[in-house]
Amino acid sequence: MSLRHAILGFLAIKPMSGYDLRKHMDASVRHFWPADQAQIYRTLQALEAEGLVSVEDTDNSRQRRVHSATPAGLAALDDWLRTVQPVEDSREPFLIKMFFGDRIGPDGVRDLLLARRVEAEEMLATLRGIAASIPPKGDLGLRLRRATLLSGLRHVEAEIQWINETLQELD
Amino acid sequence: MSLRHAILGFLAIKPMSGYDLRKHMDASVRHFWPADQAQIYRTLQALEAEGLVSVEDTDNSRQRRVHSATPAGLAALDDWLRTVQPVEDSREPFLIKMFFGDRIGPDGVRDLLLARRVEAEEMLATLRGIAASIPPKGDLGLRLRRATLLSGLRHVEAEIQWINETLQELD
DNA sequence: CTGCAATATAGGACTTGTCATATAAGATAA
DNA sequence: TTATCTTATATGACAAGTCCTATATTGCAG
Repeated sequence: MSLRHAILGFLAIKPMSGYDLRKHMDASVRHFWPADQAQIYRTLQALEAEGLVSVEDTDNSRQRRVHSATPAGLAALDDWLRTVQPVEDSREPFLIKMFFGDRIGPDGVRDLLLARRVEAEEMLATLRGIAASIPPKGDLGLRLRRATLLSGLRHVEAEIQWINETLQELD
Repeated sequence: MSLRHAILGFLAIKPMSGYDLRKHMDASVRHFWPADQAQIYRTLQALEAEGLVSVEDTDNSRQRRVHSATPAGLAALDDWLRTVQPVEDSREPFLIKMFFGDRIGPDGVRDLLLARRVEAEEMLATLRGIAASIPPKGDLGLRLRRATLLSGLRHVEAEIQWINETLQELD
């Protein structure tokens, strides 16, 4: 039920088409909420049917549907934002491989860990790059957006630390 | 596609009923792969249909279906274990709330962070408890199972660190 | 002016997982 | 003995998301 609210959040900033939404989400929240194009459009339709979003058709003769959050939509967004929810449980296929790793022996496991470290380090570089481009000061919104990036960063760092720990454990 | 392999992994250790499977998974991999009962039974059916699992009906007149991994099942498991897969992308509803946190102001955001820290600290205590009960040495299998726990631990620690960082940022 | 990339929306088929509920047998405690 | 708990399996309805494909327009480069 988060995509609905992510969409409402973006539309609260400014009205947009589904296409714009996809671009914006891809550029800013993809690392903690990857959004599928088809899913965005379908959610937009549902939101419209519920009266949480209104649509202004045809932006100067182009086939383009600009969506805005209605007052009801903003209220629903803020309610959701304020609601404390239990921590969602994560699914980590990689840990399943580790759990049964004895079947492929220490060398097999080491291969998996090394490959994962490469990916984690790429992610680290990417996130650090983006983080560096955000000014450390600013208003609440900007500082919180920076914080979501930092969260990704901290977790990737933890992942690399754990990989190194586990590699040592393997010897 | 991980539940199938988790199931094969458990059946490779010893033949089990769906019921046992659920119990075992709940006790060992739940923190990185929570498994739904209905899903376990349906996956077992699919696995059986594909010949990756065989079933021995009626264990002494009880209505109980004991499943074993077939040679094909073990081969499929090991193939999967050895396959390097791209890092799965995570979904973090909480970060969406942070991203749009300016709508509920610093106090609203602080409430969310504090509530989350409570949950994270409970998780930390739980994982530490389990980790303490596992001997630090042992064979590869045991050390890897311990490592999956350590992974959870490292990430929860990182989460708490980030929460504290972000709370400071709020002032 | 033609072909190609980008803009823009949408639906079908499918997968994975969730939640609720049904069913039935054996074990145990009041 | 009756009620209840645990063991044990299964299905229906649904939600969320993925992947693929279709369609149409606009703008730009060759």
